[in-house]
Amino acid sequence: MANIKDVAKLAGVSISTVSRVVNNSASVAQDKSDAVLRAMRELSYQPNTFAKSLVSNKSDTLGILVGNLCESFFGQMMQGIEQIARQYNKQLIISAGHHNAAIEREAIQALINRRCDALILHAKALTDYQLMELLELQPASVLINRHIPDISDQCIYLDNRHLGRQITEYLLENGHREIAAIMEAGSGFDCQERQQGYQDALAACGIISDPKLIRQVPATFTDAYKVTLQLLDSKRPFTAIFVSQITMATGVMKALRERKVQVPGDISVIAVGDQKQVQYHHPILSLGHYPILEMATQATQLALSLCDSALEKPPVIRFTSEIASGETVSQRV
Amino acid sequence: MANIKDVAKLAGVSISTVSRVVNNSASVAQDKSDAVLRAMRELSYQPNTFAKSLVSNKSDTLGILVGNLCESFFGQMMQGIEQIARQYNKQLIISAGHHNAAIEREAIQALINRRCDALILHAKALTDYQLMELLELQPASVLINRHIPDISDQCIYLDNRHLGRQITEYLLENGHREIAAIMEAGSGFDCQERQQGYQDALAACGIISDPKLIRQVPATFTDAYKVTLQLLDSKRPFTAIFVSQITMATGVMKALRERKVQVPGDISVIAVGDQKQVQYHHPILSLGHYPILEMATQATQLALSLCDSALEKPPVIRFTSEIASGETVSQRV
DNA sequence: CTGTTAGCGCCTTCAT
DNA sequence: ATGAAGGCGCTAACAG
Repeated sequence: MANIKDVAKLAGVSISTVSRVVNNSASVAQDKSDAVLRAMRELSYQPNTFAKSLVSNKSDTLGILVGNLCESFFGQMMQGIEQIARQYNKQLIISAGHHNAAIEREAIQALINRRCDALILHAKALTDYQLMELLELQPASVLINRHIPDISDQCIYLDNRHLGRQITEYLLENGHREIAAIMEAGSGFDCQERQQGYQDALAACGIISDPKLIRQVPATFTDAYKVTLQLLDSKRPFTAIFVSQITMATGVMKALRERKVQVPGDISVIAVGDQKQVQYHHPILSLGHYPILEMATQATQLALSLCDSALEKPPVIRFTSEIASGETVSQRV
Repeated sequence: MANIKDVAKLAGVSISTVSRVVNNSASVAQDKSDAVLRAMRELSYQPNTFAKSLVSNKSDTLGILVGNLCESFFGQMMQGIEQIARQYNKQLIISAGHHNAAIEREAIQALINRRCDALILHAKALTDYQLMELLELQPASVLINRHIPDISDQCIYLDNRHLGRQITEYLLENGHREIAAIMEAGSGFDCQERQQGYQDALAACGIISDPKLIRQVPATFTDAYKVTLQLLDSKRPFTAIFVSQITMATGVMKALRERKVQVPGDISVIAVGDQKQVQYHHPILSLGHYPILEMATQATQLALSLCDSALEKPPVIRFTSEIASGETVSQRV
């Protein structure tokens, strides 16, 4: 691969002149500029990114951490990031944290070490403190889907408590009073907050939440399936289920189908998740829509503004979820 | 950030010695080594990857091109790559080609320019010739899901014709004789080949394929939905549908549901796709399973062996699809 | 075993 | 407007 020296020689100018026309960093005489351009083309010259980065200490690169590369949620997130990154000519270095603290830490460190211009992180396992410590090394970082009060302006997140309340209110508005909740266990604060919102809404309606109707299980299809059967077997009646995560919701649906429970005729179901993810499902799940794609584009814009002061900080959008009415919630008669 | 010089100074040795202990590239006296290690820790020294790459002309990086970052198919592919890459401590630089030739070309060029150690590419829009031309710049590249005869040993792909035949034979074995085919239009050779396989199988059974039963439409839910309705409205009877792609299959299912056609009672449905993608669907689609995840791990291993001669070239696995029997195909009585 | 030195390819003053 | 020279941080001979 030709380097700047080769170009300079072929064009009959100095290295500096080549650098100037490549980067457009200073005016160069027309004829020399032409000669350089010609030489570049001839040698199909491509500046060496390493050398460039070594000098500038930047890399035109965004470091991304997601939970994994194959879940639809993270797919949406990456797509949102890619949309913006393309506009700014940034490459994406993407790692997966697998919801494991050690892996997350290592990945973030590697990203920092590569001098990514900015970081966009979905870290679930690391503690607030650990994250903050890491971020000191690269202040141009934004956390997505997580809120750490001390670095609030680097966080793009959704109010999970509000989300929980919203979903529950929707059910209440539809006349449901006995609402079961199947929540993801051990997933940090997210679901605790959603559950909190659920209880807020019930309380506001003068309903005392019944512990028998609240179940916490790992976020898997099978666990959700089983717990739903248990719920049906318990004597406690209910007319609706609030599921905190979408994969779980499919397990719930399976259990209901097996027991010949009509949805939404007998029992209504609503879950948290991304609308695009369920558009081809049958029946189409009603959702508290989680706007992860929009959050990701927002996060990217924020990250970009953090590493390039020329860029304007995007207006802080308060993300709120919206109910995406599908086919699984009906009016209680 | 501390550099090698700082460490050397603090440890009271030369930078070469530091380099030696960092890279374990030559033996160093115990005491000096200890001193260096201590200094490194103290300064939390991280070698500058750019400088390193500038010298070595390698980057510990794999360049990936996928169609987009959010489709399940590509998610599986990325996950397979990541699994292997992690083992070899390679970071992933991931771009999306959006099935557009210009974007694909640009992305590949950027990846090459970044001196990725190897490339794993899912390029759909570029021509064979264009691809081969690009790959001359980086011979450690592998093409996934595509076969270019001239560089056959850099290609990991599935025999689509065989896949088409296999699926059709499965239907034939189940007693179906009138089999409709809804194929993705304009997607390069993939579906032409699948369709070819479909016709092979019919021919082998002495059945003349009826053009009225073969439809080519864009690979969308809606197009598949519409064409299914048309098919039902046409006078031509049939007992099974072969769908060349999974999103289309969901559209097909919707149309059948609307028309109260029992699946598989009245009509059987089978599609091409990844098994994991449909495991939570209802009913679970029968599939000609496309083992993209395994193909991706294989491709990664191949790519790695291409850029590091110390690594053994993985045995060439001929990928073949398998029928994943779901709930949408039944014996024709 | 260890230190010195010459680049890797590029950008950026600093003179001219 | 242009060229020379120093340096970004590191590795790899080469001497000792």
